[in-house]
Amino acid sequence: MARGKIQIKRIENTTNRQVTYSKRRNGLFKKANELTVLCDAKVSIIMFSSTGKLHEYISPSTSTKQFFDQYQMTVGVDLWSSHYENMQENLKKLKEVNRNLRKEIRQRVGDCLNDLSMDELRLLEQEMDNAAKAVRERKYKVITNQIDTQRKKFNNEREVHNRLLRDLDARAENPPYELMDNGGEYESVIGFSNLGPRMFALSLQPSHPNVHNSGGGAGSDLTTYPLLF
Amino acid sequence: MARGKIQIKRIENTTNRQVTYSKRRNGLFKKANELTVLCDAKVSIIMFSSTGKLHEYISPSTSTKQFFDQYQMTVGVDLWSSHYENMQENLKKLKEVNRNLRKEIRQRVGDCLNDLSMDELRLLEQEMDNAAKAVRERKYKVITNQIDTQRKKFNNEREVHNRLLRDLDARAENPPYELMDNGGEYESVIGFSNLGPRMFALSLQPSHPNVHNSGGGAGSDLTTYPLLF
DNA sequence: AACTATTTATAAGA
DNA sequence: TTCTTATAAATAGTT
Repeated sequence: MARGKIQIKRIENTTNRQVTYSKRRNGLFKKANELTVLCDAKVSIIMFSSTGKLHEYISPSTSTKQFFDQYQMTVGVDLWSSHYENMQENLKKLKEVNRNLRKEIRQRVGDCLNDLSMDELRLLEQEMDNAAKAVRERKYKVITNQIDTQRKKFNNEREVHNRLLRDLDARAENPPYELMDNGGEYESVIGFSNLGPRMFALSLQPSHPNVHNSGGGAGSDLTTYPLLF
Repeated sequence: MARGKIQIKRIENTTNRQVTYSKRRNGLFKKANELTVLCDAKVSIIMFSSTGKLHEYISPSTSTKQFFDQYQMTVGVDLWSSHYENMQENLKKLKEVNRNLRKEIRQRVGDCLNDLSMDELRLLEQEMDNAAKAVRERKYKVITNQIDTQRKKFNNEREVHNRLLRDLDARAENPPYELMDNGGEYESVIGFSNLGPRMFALSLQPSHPNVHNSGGGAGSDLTTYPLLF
């Protein structure tokens, strides 16, 4: 439309074609926008270039979705229906998959074995054995970890306890002046405080410091402390 | 754009507005078509006038539906979803259920045991043992059935075979006239046919008619028939 | 709907 | 891509 008239037919030169596409696209969108403003209309333009690129114009205060909806309402054709069917199909397939998964689980639990062939049974049995082994190993590992944690915890607490006892013991052997310098009526009390800690220090030594908890029946996990007096 | 410049703002005069809408709409569609041809593009224009009237341009060899589909594909947004939230919800739930089922199967195969608690592991182990037992029982039953069927089949065939032998034997003892009335040179042949059947009838008796196949090592499942001559 | 003066779009070139 | 510009095309206002 300038510098010479052109024929309205496909531009063979790729570069030219793309340049023209870009220019005219802008022109089209500008016109669309003018139309929107001047005539209070709503316009939607969607275009795909020959290379598949998408460009879109849409009047302000609208959305493509609204356009689609209004279009369908006006034309009276439900363009969604095919998608609906697609979804339905999808749903059906998923349900089928689901059914099969459930069946497999039932077989792995020992039900519904009747329609399995000999070979399938053999395979299933082997898998089951392997799985059971894996579960047992895992269980063993968990138990081991638990025991280990417990032991560490206990050892720690015993350590703290022993330190406290030692401190108390030392203090009893070097009593502060106030306690030593009191009336006879307090003698027995001092005597007790002189004996008590040592007694506890002895009585609270674990009877089997390095016992490995063998997890017997109803027994406690804790090392026992027999009373020594 | 002619006979005077205009401001790009809403035309208040209704008639003018409608006239302009009509004129510019044609212009827009013409431009769209030129673009389609010149640049080998695909264009869709949908517009609603201020009175709600719909007008649409679409490049030849396309459909609005195709545009919708391609648009969504390209933009990557599912404009249908709001229409089918229920279904989508359903689909999502099914997928979730599916995921869980797969996980359960994986656990029953011995994978993914790490996020199971001790109690869960114990339960799983017990279930697995029960299941394995069920599978073994089922396998045993299938084997028993197969053996049984085989034996019945074999017994049946032996029966038929024996009957055939008896028939042949009987015929040989009462030979038809033609065979008895021939030259000496055929004597030996007749004699053989007189002896053979009986011999086979004896030699093919099973040596242990009621053997229970104990399935030892590389042994055959079939009862053996020692040659008796 | 047709006309036409004028504006706008744009093809080709830089 | 953007700018330039000669020219084609579109169109506002009128009939």
